[in-house]
Amino acid sequence: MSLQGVKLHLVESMEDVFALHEWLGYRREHHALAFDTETTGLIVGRDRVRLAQVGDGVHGWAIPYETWSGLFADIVRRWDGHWIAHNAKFDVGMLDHMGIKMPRPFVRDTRIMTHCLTPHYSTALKNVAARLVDAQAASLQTELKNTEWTWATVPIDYGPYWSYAALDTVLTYRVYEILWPKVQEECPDAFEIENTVSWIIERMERYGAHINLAYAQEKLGAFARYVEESAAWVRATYGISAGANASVIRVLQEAGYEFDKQTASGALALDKEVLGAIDHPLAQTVLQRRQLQKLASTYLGHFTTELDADHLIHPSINVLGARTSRMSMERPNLQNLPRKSDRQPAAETVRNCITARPGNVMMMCDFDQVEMRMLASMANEQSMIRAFKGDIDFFVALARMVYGDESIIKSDVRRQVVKNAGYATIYGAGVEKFSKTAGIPIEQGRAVRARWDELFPDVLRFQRQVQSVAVQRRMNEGIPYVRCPVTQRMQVADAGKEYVLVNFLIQGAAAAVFKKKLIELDNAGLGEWMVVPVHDEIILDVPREEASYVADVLKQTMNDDTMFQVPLSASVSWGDSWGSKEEWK
DNA sequence: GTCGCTTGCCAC
DNA sequence: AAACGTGGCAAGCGAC
Repeated sequence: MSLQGVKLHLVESMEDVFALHEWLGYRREHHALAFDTETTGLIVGRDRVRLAQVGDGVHGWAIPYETWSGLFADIVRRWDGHWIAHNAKFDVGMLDHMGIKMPRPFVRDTRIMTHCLTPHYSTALKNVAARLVDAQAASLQTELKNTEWTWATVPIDYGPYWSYAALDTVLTYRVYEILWPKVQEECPDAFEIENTVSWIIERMERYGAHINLAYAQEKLGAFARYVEESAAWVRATYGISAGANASVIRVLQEAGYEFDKQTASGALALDKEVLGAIDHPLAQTVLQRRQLQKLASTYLGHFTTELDADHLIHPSINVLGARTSRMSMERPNLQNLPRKSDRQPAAETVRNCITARPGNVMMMCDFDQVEMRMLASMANEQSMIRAFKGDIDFFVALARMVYGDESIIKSDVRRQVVKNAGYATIYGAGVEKFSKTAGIPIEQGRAVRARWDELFPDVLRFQRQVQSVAVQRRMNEGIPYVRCPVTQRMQVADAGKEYVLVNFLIQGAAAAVFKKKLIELDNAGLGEWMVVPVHDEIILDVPREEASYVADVLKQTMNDDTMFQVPLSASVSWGDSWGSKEEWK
């Protein structure tokens, strides 16, 4: 298939409008129409639509939005088939902001299709089209190179601009024709989940997270002051910059400290582990300064500068951010806000900044050990499944088995060791890494691991099975992959690293379960109050009078003993801010 | 000035 | 035989 014969149009006159309508009339007997937008930038809610395009496998039409917005709205109103777009959430969000409601249940995303079918390939439209439609697609312009123009200023009638924009709908449509049958055959559930979740996520992005601005500003000021003053002190005292690791190391070496830990590229490392072990005012100041700088720059800075008139921030969420099908988030990433810890008490201020809107309460619901449950279920490991069904804490139960000591309780250090062993299994860590994480001598680590394998033989069998299936497929089909038991979606490893597939399967299954639950929660009416998804946790900002209904739905939905051989369990907490820890009973 | 690399660090 | 996974983001620094 090539791109010869493609016809691209820019709507400039009434004749063009008639021609477009004529084409649409002919299209009506088909079931789908591709669409796309060109915008002034990439931020939904800030940037605006400049061009709206529609097309099929042959024709692509670019409609200047300002001049002909009524035309595009009219097409949307009258088209009763499906809509196809690549990364549809972006265009639907942009159009929503311009006052055009795309019929979301009828919108299908080709980017989701490629991610479901071939998660190991680039999902960028140009690359997908080059692979599936025409190799030349890859070399088509994607940037405004060698011009003074930006996406906001390039003239609408500049040929390369509008024609490539129109072409994108042609490419999208052809990709759709190729991928849709494959999706139906291979992994219809995976597509349905991702596509449905994309609209739930779009709504979260629009709803936004509410910031206590005064509090955030006050804390940011205090942290920034410390960062500044400590840097001044370091410069005055040692004549170096507090942020320049090489200089800090040099001063500490002159003071008699020795360094041996190395970075990936072989330089001397100066990370928090190294600094924490050095009892010297410079080391302690650099460490403290780094921590507060992190809080100020990475978190509080965004909170105080990127909020709208209602004190809301609107992060961008990528529904298929990770190769495992986990979501990711940016501007800012609210999935990695620091948790309160003994080591860093100041960290709790960050979650305290995310507060309920006036009259609302924050509600947080997270799965308990969902990845361990996926492991137990996929491996069909009865000892673990029994432990999950029992009344005592899962890791206490395991620790009692591993150490053969029924007196072990939750605070016993051996529980943490066994917990580390569990996550080492999930991540594919070796004995060395596991021992280091658990903080035990390597011989002890080896013994725990051996005992673990003895107690949970089906886990070991599962690990070996996954790996050998993937290696087999690499030899036979060229791709080392296994399929998610929940969605049938592929998980693909880099060749020679097939062991990671155990992790991908577990992480991917947990992500799929979480997404299915998001759909259930949305169906129960909670979608309008969801703020942030955090892998196995959902954060909501709920009107006070709805709180008890929401808590009921959360508990009903997230506690589930029908999906797997192990029950899924979840707990609900609530309060004024995300940092609140009070359990909802 | 911008860009890309390195280093470090936050979460699940 | 052995192999800790997935992300986003900021600061420093050299290269252009």
